Amino acid sequence: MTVSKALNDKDGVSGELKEKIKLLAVQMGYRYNAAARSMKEGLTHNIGVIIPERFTGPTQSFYVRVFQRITKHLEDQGYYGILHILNVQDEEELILPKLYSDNKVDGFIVLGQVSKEYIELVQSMEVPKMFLDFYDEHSDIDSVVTDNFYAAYELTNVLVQQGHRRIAYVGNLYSTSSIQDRFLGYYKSLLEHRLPMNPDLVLNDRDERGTFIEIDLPAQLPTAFVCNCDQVAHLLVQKLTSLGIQVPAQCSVVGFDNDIYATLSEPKLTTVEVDVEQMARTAVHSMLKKIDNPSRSFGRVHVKGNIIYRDSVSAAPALSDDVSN
Amino acid sequence: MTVSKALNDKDGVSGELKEKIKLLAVQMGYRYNAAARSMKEGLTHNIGVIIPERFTGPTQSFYVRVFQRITKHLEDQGYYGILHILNVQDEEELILPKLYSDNKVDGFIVLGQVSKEYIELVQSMEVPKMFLDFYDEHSDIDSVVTDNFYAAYELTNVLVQQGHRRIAYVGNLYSTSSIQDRFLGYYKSLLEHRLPMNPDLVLNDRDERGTFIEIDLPAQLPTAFVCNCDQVAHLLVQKLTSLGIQVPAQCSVVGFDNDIYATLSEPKLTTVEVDVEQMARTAVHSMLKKIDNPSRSFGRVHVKGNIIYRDSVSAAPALSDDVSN
DNA sequence: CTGAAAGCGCTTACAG
DNA sequence: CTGAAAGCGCTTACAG
Repeated sequence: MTVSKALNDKDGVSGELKEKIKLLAVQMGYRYNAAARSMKEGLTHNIGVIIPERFTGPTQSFYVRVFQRITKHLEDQGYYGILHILNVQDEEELILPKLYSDNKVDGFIVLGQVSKEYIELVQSMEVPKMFLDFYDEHSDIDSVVTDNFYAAYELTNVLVQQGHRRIAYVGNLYSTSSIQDRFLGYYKSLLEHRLPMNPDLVLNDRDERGTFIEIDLPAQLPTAFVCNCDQVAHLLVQKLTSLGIQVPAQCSVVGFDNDIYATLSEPKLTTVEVDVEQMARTAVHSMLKKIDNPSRSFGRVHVKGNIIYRDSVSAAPALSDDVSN
Repeated sequence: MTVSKALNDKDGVSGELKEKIKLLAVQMGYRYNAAARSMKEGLTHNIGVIIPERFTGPTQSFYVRVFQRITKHLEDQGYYGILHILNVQDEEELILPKLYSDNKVDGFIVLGQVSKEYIELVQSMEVPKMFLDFYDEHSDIDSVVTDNFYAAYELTNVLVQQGHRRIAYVGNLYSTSSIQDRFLGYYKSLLEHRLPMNPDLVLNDRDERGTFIEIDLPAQLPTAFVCNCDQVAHLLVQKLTSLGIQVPAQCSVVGFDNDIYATLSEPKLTTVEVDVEQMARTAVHSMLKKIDNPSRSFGRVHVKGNIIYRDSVSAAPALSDDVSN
């Protein structure tokens, strides 16, 4: 009783005792049980927000699509997903979602790469957690990722088979694990075809904070570009077009993600579609198994992507290639 | 005890009794109390899904942005938002979110226009509800909407002041209340400036299901277009450009929403920015007041928009205008 | 097959 | 200022 009053800052407890109780609560790692209050009050302190699918639908962001699939699988299992959009400030200041301290959830799925420090913070929470669409050196985290490495490898192979020899990669290698792995897949394809790896053909596309920067084209233009995502591919195509370079006649471009930019681009982009359904299902089922048995671990699970063939790739311009080398 | 077993389809109750109990439960409008089970089990049956802001960030859909503001205000009040993306099928078959029957929420905010039938279904739920960004003839619903009418009126005034006389409106008037009201604002501006309202200049942009269709340009081109949203304005600009018509030199175009398409378009669009922050705050505070006192009602609350001036408007081409009429 | 009772972790009216 | 007790609506082990 006194403890309850103290923690809720209500009257009837001396300030001194209050402080003592609060301090001890923190020391003991006490977390409020929202369910008990809910039952007592008859209030859940949740509000449902209904958005019709067509308004988030085809043009929506990749992660919102993944979220939608996640909630579908959760619901099938009698669970609900509570979306928490982590803002930049909370990530930097290492602030955990209130969802956790209020004991509103049984676990967390982190969708999209966060800083190493934030990963560690997430790991410190005493609930199961899954990381989706990225991983990092923390070997003990459970993650579900697209097989970026192989997909990029296969995509680059397509370009090589079309006769391309001077192939650039566009992406900041130090930004996310996805960008890095896609680069390595690209590199594997070069190695396998005995093509030289030219550092001048690895082009940066964003600064450390993830903001896109102007892409510096090399003096001697490649005949093909492997871009780390569709959005950057789209920007690149715009840039090439504005310079009077025809895509794909003079230059082939491939993207990654098969998001809105893939079809918005002119020409439409050949790209890799991530298997959202499979990723969501795997993440949810692993999560529920961990709730049943917290000691279970899954490590890094890879989900295959599919190449989507569209109009941004053609055979390498034979002459220019021979001449330019 | 027996009731509990019956409802959960567990052994130890005769099939006959089970049916009797289940039937009665439905008749009495029984809804499961998830909080009580949560307390007993020590499980909330919620999973937190964390998405870093930068991945849904600047390019994200309008409604996701609104959702983010809503959750922010909810959290400030000790509440949480649970996002339910209503799929087309559930909307047609009039299926309510499981969130409701499972008693997981204290109220609903419906964000984006749903069918009349679905509105009535939502109204039948015995919890407070708020409608956001749309309304309809149901006079008893509480809604928060942008002042579409005045914003479109002001935007059209801008075009008239730039000398435009032949101004088209692009949008399906029967699709949403927003599109309809924006049209009426456009019409008011015409009336006020004694400009004729030409039905040939009201162009359809989507079918009844909201899918965009090819826009039929009138034989004699207007000098300006008021589009019901940025996405359609973007499509229109692309179409005009592909026809060799320069925007804004030969044709001015304005949009609505100030979403990703407004800046993606070339030239960037003059448009109306909706006051997301104000809409979210109003919706949340009204909702919480209704939870305290279910008989409270707010009716239709309007939130002002702001015109954003960019590069898609210029003075009407003086000669062509005179000549063409 | 059916039911009485305890307990989950809070809050709140009440007594000391 | 402090604390014993009841009750919110379930589930589950136990008894009949």
